[in-house]
Amino acid sequence: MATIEDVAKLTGLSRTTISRVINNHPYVSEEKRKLVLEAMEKLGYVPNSSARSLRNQKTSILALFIPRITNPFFSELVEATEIAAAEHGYQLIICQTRYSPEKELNYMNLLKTKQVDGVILASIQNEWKQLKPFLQYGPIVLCNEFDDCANVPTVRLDQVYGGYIATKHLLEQGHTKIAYCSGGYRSNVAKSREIGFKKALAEYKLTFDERYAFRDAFHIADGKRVFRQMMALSNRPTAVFTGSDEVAAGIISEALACGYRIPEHLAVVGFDNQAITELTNPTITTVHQPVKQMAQKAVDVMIEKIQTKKYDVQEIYEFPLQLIVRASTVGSELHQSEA
Amino acid sequence: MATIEDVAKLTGLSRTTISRVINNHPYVSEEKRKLVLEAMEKLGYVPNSSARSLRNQKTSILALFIPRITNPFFSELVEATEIAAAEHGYQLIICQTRYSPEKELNYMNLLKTKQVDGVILASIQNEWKQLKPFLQYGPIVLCNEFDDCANVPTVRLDQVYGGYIATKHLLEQGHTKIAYCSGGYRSNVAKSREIGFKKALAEYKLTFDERYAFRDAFHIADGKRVFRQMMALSNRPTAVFTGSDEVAAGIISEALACGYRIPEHLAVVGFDNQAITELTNPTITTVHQPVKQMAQKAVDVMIEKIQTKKYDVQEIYEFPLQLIVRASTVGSELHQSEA
DNA sequence: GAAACGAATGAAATCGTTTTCATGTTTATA
DNA sequence: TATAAACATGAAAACGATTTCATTCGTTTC
Repeated sequence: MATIEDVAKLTGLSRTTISRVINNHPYVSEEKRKLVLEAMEKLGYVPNSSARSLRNQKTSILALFIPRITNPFFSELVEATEIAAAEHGYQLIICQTRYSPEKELNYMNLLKTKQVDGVILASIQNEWKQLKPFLQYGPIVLCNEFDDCANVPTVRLDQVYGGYIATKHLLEQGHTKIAYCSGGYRSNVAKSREIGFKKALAEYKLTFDERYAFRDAFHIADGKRVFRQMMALSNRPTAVFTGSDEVAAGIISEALACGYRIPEHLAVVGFDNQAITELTNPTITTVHQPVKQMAQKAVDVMIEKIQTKKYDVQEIYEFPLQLIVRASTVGSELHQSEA
Repeated sequence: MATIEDVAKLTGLSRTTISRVINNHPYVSEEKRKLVLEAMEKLGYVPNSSARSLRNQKTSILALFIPRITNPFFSELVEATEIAAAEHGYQLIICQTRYSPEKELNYMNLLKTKQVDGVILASIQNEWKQLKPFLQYGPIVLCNEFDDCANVPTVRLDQVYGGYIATKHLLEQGHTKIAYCSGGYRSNVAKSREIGFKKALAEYKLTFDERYAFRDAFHIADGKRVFRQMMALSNRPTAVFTGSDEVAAGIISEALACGYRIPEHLAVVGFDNQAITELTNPTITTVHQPVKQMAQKAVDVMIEKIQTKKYDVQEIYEFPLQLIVRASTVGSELHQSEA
């Protein structure tokens, strides 16, 4: 492998001058610049990134923390983040915490060992006080997930509003017995949606019924299970709010398989506006999350923090959520367009 | 940030000894070892990975090339690859080529600049002769996608067989007018499936009808479009082979929306055995691909190549495909179990 | 009791860049 | 025309680790 020294030798110039050419610094004569470029071409020279990283104290790599990538919401987030990072000349390392606090802390060492320039947390498995000490090693940006205690930039969506509009929509259809599904107790995203859910209920003078709450629903299979659990209740709900389209699809699938009709017997609202919402029959009413914009903003903010080196500032960037009404909640009437 | 020098100063020892402790080298007295570990703890010292990479000529990072991660097949591949890499102490950089040869070549420079120790290609956008020169900079392992010209380790599935069993299944149901769907002309995966498709037809003395071929179907929306195109044909097919469950789901969804019945009016077979195959009604007959095993093997082979430094050996590791019969091809009869 | 060996440690070179500082050469300015 | 300013270049230090080679000391071995 050719090094800068080889280029220097071949051209008869110093390493300094070669470096100047590489980095487009001024004060290199046009003649020498040509010479250097030719030599680099001839030797197939390309700068070694480890050496650059060491010298520049910067790797041009970001880490993105997610629980698991096969959740389509996170796939979409990763896709958008990778594209945004690439536009800024950054590479993206994927860290799947698999909902494990230990794995999360372990991946955090990427920041401490300077293997990455910054960490974007799209999910959080530890208390913030466990994570906070890592801030001394580099920037952390929260994206999607959030924590009020965290004194770092946060790009988020108004999940309280999301839970609210979805639930209000069900209430407006005349439902009073509404079940609640979410994925995980730890996530503030889930907690916020629950607050919005309760807020909507309260406006209709209804109280939250714990027997209608299912907080361990992540996948399609969980949706199927939840449906069976709901139907086993003495006072069955007539509608259900879910934290993901996958769970909603699972519920619908199981309901149809059991001979129920959607939304007549059970109205279902999903979350995320994934592709499957248009696939199932009936199609799924859901809440659209502007994932691309969120990811793009998170990367932009991250780059800025890397440059300014001020990591411990709590800035909140919030994007709007939007209810998409489809057939799983409103029967055969005409649906609202998707905007 | 504390460096090894700081630890040396605090303990009154040399950098050499500290390094020995870090790397578990012999010839360090237990007394000094304790001393060093305490000092490292006290200073919060952790080795700088750029410095290590430079000195050791090794980054402990792998790059995984995929077209886009939101394709569930690739999500699954990334998930499994990341887990396998982590088990070996490697990080994973995601490279989405977005079907662009230029982007692919650009990402290839990660190998040349030594930012990664190896590249796993799960999709190929260039001719092998474009890629081959990068072999001098580090190992390339093919995983899922393949190329007969490529003199590198290849972990693959028998796609000819996959196309064959899926098609044969349709033929066995009595179909003679079978349409063919795939994603992309460039992929050898798609080409192989087509060979298997034709082979099955040939066994039944049928010939391939180009009017039944749709080679630009990737997403759900493409499936919907393809269905409409098929129905516009003068001599409509009664069955269709697709290269992905998403496309199959799109076809089924559109068919149902247009008032057709599956499989009575159209039998549909998908590929990948994604979660949606169990969601749609009818459920989708498909071909299961052992993605986890494939990813695991690819990482294992990669690690071995990194160690042995012999990159240009063509070794082929092949995993079996399996037909999963569901309702989209066999009506209401009892289905074969999933094994 | 000298030679040989193994254990424990450190000085300095090395990995491949970038940057600081110094120096020499032009060109512009008063 | 002296002099400041701009341009062009290079030597050497720095980034933070690991490794090679010496060196010292204690223990066997014959």
